[in-house]
Amino acid sequence: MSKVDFAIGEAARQSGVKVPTIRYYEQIGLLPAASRTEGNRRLYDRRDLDRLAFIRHARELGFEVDAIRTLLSLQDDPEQSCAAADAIAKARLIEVEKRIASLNALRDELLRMVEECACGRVGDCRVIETLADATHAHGRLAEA
Amino acid sequence: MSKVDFAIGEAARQSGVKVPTIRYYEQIGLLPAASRTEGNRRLYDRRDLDRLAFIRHARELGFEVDAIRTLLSLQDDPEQSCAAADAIAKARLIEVEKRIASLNALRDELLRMVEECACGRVGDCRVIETLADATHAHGRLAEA
DNA sequence: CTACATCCTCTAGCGACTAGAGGAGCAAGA
DNA sequence: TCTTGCTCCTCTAGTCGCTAGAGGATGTAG
Repeated sequence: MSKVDFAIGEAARQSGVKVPTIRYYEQIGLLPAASRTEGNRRLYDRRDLDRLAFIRHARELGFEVDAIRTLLSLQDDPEQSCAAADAIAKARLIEVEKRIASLNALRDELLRMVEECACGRVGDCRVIETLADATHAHGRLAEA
Repeated sequence: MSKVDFAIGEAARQSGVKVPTIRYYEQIGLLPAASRTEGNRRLYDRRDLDRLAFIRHARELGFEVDAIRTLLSLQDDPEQSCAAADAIAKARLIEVEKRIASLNALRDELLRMVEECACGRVGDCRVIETLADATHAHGRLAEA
């Protein structure tokens, strides 16, 4: 029972997290179960909004829910060493850099495809031809 | 009934697409239903392998299954204009470029976070602090 | 004949939501 | 007071592109 409380819709507006997503976060335990009104509606206070904003920002940076769970528990205990937080962020950074590298390779190949496409018959199409060309190492698939 | 036929495991080895994935592709209609032996085992010929390689390559480039469906149907009709294929590839290129741009922004923010982290107490941690900082526009979430 | 590999179908699970059904609560105007 | 219309509730199922596993049939080598 805090001084200022918000309904879920207002919390969504202020945090930038959608209503069903907030409920989902509660369900998976990323948010503590909200207090309720007599009419069973969820109530959120400033602290909840901060937590939601934290989650949203972390998700924007691509942290997985499990990582966010850890980061949140670290945040709740400011005397702890932040080595764990640092490790999580560094791991994410490495992931992102790998991803960028592989997307750059992708971009180059796509660029070659569309540049060489004279846009005539499919039979002469470089796009189709490139895709059909099997002279590629068996690498793993691009995720997105 | 083609001259040379392969079992699904062999097809998987040659195409670089895993066995359950091949069955999955058949199920969703990306591959035509394979012919069968008397004992109900799937049989694949050269053409099927080519198709599988095509799909694999397209997936590596991040094309969605629906786009691949279109690309395959274009490939099957070489007299058609390849404008559609070109459009699909160009759309994908634009997606990839957007993705790279947003990942670069991500990388910069992550880099700043980990560089400024003195790795002391969580209370002073830049990683946690940056995440908690709500001075961010409400953009949409990063997908990976 | 017996291992053992490979194959079959079917169902369920992954992550992080999103969509929709079906119903209840609540504030404001007529 | 009633009614309109918005917000809220729970619950289930769907998204995408697979992947994992159960439980059983078939094929092959020794």
